[in-house]
Amino acid sequence: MLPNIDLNLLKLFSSLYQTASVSKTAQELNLSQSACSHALTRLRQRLGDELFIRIDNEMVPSIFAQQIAQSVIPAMQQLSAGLKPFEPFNSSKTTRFTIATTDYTAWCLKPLVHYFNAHYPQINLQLVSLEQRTPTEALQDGRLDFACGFTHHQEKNESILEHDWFEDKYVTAISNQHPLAKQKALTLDDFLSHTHILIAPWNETKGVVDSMLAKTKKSRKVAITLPHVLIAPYYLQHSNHLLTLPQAYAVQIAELLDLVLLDPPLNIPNYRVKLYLHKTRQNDPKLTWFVKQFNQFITL
DNA sequence: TGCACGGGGATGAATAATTT
DNA sequence: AAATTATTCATCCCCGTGCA
Repeated sequence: MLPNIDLNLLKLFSSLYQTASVSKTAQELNLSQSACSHALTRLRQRLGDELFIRIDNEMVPSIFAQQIAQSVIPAMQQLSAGLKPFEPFNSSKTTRFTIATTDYTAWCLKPLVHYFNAHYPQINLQLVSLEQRTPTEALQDGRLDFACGFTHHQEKNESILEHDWFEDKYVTAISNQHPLAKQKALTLDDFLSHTHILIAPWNETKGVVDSMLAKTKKSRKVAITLPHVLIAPYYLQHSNHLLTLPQAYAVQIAELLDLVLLDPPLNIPNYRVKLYLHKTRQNDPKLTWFVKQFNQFITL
């Protein structure tokens, strides 16, 4: 157990041992000579030894001071070496960033990944599967650097920091062979009288559409539940199901699969795609560098 | 959460003692 | 005579503690 000693006194000891002068030590530590002498007095009291004896105008260490110097001085050096601030992130060094994504957010990230590849060839982006909505532990211990997910409401997680990327609305897609395909707009009755495909990335039994319907005590019939956004539209071909999905992807896939896109006949909050990181790592130069590039990218 | 309190450290001035 | 260390005194500030 350490004796109750002020670390500043050990700094003084270390300096005095090397300079053998109270005045020089005072200069080194930015203290007045008086304060330095006071401090030496306190250290003498704490350690019960004279420590330094003035001989021929020089502060000569006592035998006890010589003994403790062997541990104290290397320890102080180790401390000051260990207390160095963060080294800034070097983007020309080979570095891997691990980002957890859903299939859909991985699709969204495509331009960002290309941006990084073009500007920072040494950076390796590893996208891995987002196993839970907010993988707090993995973000904290470094298995993940970021998670890219989407949500409809403000997060309440205390330990997670989030960066907004973009916001987008939902559309309802149907096959162009569907009986409703000729209509300009969907009514709520249309919506409720047909079967649906639910996208549940985390094996939920309800989606945002179901919770919005529940607010007016209504429900829809879910015929198929799928874990991924990207494959879901393929299930609309040759079927009479409805699929409510992110507009950004829907408009791209609609032409390829001959789909018709309509506005859902109820209020569905927009989803927001966000980048998540753990608060304990928010000052990690690696992560702050990435966030800076990320912010530059999204303002393009 | 805000507050007063006290301990302890730092400061500057003044001074004594010692060395060079 | 100049430089250096040690000491005393008054004062300021910070921080931990206990209390409301």
